[in-house]
Amino acid sequence: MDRYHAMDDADAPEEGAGFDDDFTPRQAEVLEAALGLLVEGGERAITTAGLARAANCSKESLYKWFGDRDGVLAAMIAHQASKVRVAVGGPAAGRDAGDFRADLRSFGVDLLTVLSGPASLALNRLAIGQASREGSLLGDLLVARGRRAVSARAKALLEAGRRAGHLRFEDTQDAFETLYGLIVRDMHVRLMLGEDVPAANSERAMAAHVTAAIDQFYRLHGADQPL
Amino acid sequence: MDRYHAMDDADAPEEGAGFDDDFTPRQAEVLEAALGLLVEGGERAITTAGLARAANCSKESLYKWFGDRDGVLAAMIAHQASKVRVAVGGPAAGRDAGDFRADLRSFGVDLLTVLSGPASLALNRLAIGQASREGSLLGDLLVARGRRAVSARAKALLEAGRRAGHLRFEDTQDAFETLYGLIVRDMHVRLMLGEDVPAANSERAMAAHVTAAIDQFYRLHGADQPL
DNA sequence: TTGACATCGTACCGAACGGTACGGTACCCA
DNA sequence: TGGGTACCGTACCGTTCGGTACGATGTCAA
Repeated sequence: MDRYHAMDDADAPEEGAGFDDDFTPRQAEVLEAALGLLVEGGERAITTAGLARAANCSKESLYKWFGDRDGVLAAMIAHQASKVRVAVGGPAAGRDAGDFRADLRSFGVDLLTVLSGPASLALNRLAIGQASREGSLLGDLLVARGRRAVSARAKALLEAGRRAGHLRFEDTQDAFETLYGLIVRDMHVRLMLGEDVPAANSERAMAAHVTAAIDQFYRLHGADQPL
Repeated sequence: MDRYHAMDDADAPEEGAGFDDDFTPRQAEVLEAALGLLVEGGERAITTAGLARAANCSKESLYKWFGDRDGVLAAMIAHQASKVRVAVGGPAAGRDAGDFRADLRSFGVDLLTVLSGPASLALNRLAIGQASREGSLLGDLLVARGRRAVSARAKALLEAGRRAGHLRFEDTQDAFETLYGLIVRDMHVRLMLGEDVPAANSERAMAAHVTAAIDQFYRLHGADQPL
């Protein structure tokens, strides 16, 4: 299974630190099987009978553990999001300008790697497909659990850069969103639409694009730029 | 039936009035009703019986016109995309810098207005949801028909700006994607996830954000910027 | 008038799916 | 040893939905 290398939500213990403690190992196995079905065949591929067969469990257990089919979908997102954490780069104290820029590039490549991964794409497609249905909080759940982590790591990085005198900006959130836009552009949507996006295919192409995007970001927020 | 996924857009849109190339007025009516169902209830709301009832037509006619249910979905996208013929603003040679910047802002506001519209969101959700299914070209169709128009208008605008000496860039496509990223950021995905995006809510907030984004774009590609 | 044609409304069918119930089995603890 | 618990596999049920068939209605042209 390709699992994301993830981004650690360094400090956000606020919103209930509910991690995968919520699921027993057996349940986590079932959710992994469900993810496999989702990645391969989309939401319609997750039927209660099909999941039970794929995971070698009984339908009765599915309903006992997750309530109903929607509960399975929500649990999938919660479970996957709980795995999204990664060791943030080193403490990064006293790093020079080149090191910091490399940190930013590393973040960008990680970001694109995650977004273009099949599991991430499948889960985002799932949440988007459910967004139209009333009262489905899958989208909120995905945003809260997954995106929050990325945002936290990025903002910590940006503020570290500002403290170290590498960057200059007023609003951290706004700077992050600018960085996100420069890196991701509309790649995410195109990937979700099933399009082939060259800049997200190879590691090399991704690195090249991210380097250019970081250069652009420095032209907007580098400390050495004229006001 | 195979008459919908004609992706052969030869980019020869000699358009006059809005026309629904491939569909009779009655069929267009039905597709409008289908769009209504889609916007309100998502893909699951489009059932053959439900659509027949909503459009006051018979199921038999649906199958005769569109082949099967997937044909209806494809026809919806083709039909909607055919209405997206954007009136590209006149070349407007001889405009000064302020006018051109206003043109860019106008493009940005139009872009966000379209992307945040309920019909656009519903169709994009539909295409993304179908992207996982094998052999569905809805995504390609949406990209080819809808995005092409936006891209064409933007690139024409950018090149006009370069000719007039307002902008400086090498690759038009790359400049457009940068502009797109600065304006849209990840708003599109968040909107599709059902999140509330303040910057896309009111006309005023949209205009404010677009103005800032255009300013950023000028810092990257304005002709008066230092190299 | 008559007949060809297109469309509507309804009825029908088979398959798939969500959800429930039941018997069988392994494990744990007294 | 025996009872309790958790789980599996399968069978079952009611509903929904895609797709088809058929009779009824309206229109147009000869």
